[in-house]
Amino acid sequence: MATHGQVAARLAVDTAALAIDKPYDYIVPPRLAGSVRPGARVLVPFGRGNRVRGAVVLALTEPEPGVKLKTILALLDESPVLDEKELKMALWLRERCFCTLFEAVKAILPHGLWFQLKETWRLTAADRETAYAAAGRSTLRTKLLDILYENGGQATEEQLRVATGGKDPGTALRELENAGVLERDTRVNRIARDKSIEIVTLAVDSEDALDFSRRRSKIAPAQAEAVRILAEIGAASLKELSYFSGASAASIRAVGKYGIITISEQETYRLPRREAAGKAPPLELSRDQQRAFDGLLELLERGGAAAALLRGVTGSGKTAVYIRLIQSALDRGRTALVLVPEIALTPGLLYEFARYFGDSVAVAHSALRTGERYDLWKRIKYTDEVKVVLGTRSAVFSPLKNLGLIIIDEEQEGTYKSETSPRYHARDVAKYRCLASGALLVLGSATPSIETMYSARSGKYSYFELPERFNRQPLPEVIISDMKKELLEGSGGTLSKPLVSELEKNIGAGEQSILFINRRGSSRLQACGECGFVHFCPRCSVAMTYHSANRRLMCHYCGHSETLMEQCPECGGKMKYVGAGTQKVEEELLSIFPGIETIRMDTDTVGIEGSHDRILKRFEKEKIPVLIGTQMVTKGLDFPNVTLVGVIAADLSLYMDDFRSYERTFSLITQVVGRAGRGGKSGRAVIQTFTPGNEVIRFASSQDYEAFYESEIMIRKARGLPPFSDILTVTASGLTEMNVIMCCTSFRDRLEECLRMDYKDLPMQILGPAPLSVVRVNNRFRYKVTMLTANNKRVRALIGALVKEFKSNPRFSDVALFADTE
DNA sequence: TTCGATCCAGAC
DNA sequence: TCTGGATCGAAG
Repeated sequence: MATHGQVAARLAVDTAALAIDKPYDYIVPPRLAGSVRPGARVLVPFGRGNRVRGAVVLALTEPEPGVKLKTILALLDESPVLDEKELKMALWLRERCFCTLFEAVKAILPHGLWFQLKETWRLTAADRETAYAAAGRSTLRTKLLDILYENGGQATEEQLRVATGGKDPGTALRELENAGVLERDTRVNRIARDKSIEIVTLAVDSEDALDFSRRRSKIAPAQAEAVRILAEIGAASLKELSYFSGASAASIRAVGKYGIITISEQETYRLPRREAAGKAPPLELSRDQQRAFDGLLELLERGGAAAALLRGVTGSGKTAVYIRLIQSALDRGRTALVLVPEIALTPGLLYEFARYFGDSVAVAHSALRTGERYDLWKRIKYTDEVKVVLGTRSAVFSPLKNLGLIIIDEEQEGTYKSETSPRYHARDVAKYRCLASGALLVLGSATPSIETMYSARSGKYSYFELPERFNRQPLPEVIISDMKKELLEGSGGTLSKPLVSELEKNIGAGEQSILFINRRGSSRLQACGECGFVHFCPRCSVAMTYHSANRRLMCHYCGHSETLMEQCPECGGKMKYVGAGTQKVEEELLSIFPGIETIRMDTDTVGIEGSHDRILKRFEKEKIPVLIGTQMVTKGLDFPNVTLVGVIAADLSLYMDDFRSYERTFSLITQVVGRAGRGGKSGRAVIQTFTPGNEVIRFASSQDYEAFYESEIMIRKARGLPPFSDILTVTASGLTEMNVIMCCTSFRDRLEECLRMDYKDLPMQILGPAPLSVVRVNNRFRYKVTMLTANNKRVRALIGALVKEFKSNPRFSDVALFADTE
């Protein structure tokens, strides 16, 4: 098909499979020549069935002589949606994250920009006889024709699939298509539409308009009023004009026929609601803040990419340094990106940013609606309004031009790592973008990840510290409560004696307390009081947990729910509730302090009561004595009246099969202890633990990051863990446990073979196959092989190639496989 | 992953 | 002889 002089385009096609992911070349039809440019999206026929698929133009090329190419069907974007830098970033993401090119492109662009492709089948046969003759004796083909005739001649493939009882109608439909009785249409629907408003403007001068409005014979009083308002202000949106004049939109439009007004469409952006924030006073920095700021400013001014760690204990005033630094970047005509672990948990930061940056700051997080997110993307890309973006993980892809600064707050948080493909870490993407734009990367944290601190110590990152609490407040007094002793002394409850007595003091003094449960959700199980039977999720290898909200047993992993059990299905004994969820703690609290008011914050209540925000506002305003919550209560809260913090089960997250569990536990406890005593009053913290001698808990309670780091880095070094190696994993999942294990074992064997042959020089320690901590989810068994190695191009190429090889191996066709970095 | 080509067993 | 399921290999 290709002849000399034609233009071809190299495309990333929306192919589902990793195994066939590579750039594909297509002919650019003459009518699209010139408008098909790199970064623009197109529709192409793909595969044997020529299914219509979306694709992104990577580059223009010349078609190779003698190679048959298909032709691009349509152009989706007038101007490219990805610039050269972003295209490069997509290629980088694919190489780093073992994902397809198209997945990488999708991560960079907002969901609302995409198109939904819907395939519909339409009858084209002259009459029923011809159609049914083409169906022959096939029951499936006949059935499909029946459905199409019943449905008025057309149906979507999905409708047909449902109607034929789940049997794949694909082949039969294509046979009918070839017989000439059916046709396939692909409809392309935008997921988010461009929003526009109607603007009414005066078409004559205001004197004439006023004259006209006085001649009431022609128009109604409300219409006259609308014209009068317009004569005064010149232009208004149709909606507002209608509101202020009392004339309906239709009647205002009707005035158009007299030629005194014109109505035009103007593109507008959906903006999320935002509370008004007053102007902020100029920032005064403390001596420590100033020192950190000066150092960071120097890095910023120097241009070229640099990375710095800003360590500041809770309450040391990192935010002020951030704001001054952003101001400096803006002063130099550059833009800034600020990432936070979760927007809902940082309302204070949002407010401060609004005060200092007004409308030039935009907030990007997962709670934005598709349309809002899409409009925000357009505002950032196509206007100069937005100079600062504050957002969560995916905001790292915001298309800010002239990026000068990226700040990642609480950089050690796990939420920066994506758990779906592309499995990127926002920190790595930020590093990449800073390198590409010559921007400064600032990692901020009270408890930096061990890797980051190591980089700072070894001089790879610059290092700045904010050593003390801003107002020179003393750290909270910490009481470590030995739960083993409690148990021996016969009090088997979840609240220890020291905690209860501290709570009593606080309640008596009218001060507030926070109880923190180091566990996700409200884990309370039903177990048999006699034989100990525990009810497990039928699809996952975890116990069902009790939820008071709907009085059902639910699975946290797959969402399966069941009614409560009265009797044990094994022995008929009476079922009891066990476990230390937020609900249990609340009940116990109420039995000790009858009538006391409490408020719970966990996945359960946040869903019902609205947002974190509302719960926290209630807690603060109504001075509710005790807040009980999970992870959500640990961050960003700053309540002057909270003087007591209780950690119910400090060791729960400590003994997990994850090398970062010490780091996480330390960070969590350090943060939660820091919640106490942030006003003028001094605070106390009670930490309940079964292992009071544990170093991590001791370091956390004395807020001694240095000591924790020293001890942890020794462990990491001895075990060859990051930062002394990089960890790659290959995870397999499938319905038959045996196959999943076999796939992993065989992967390991194959990898070892490669290491003996062509990759002799690669340092690599292979661990596993090992089950994930929850081995079965939604009936799928999950195992992984872990590799301690150096995460470089060559290693990634090897692992990527092996994953592809195994994906296309028919022996493991029922096993899903993916590679990831930790 | 998806689709069409090809082959084969069994129904008609 | 036709249909439907299984298997294989390629996708521009």
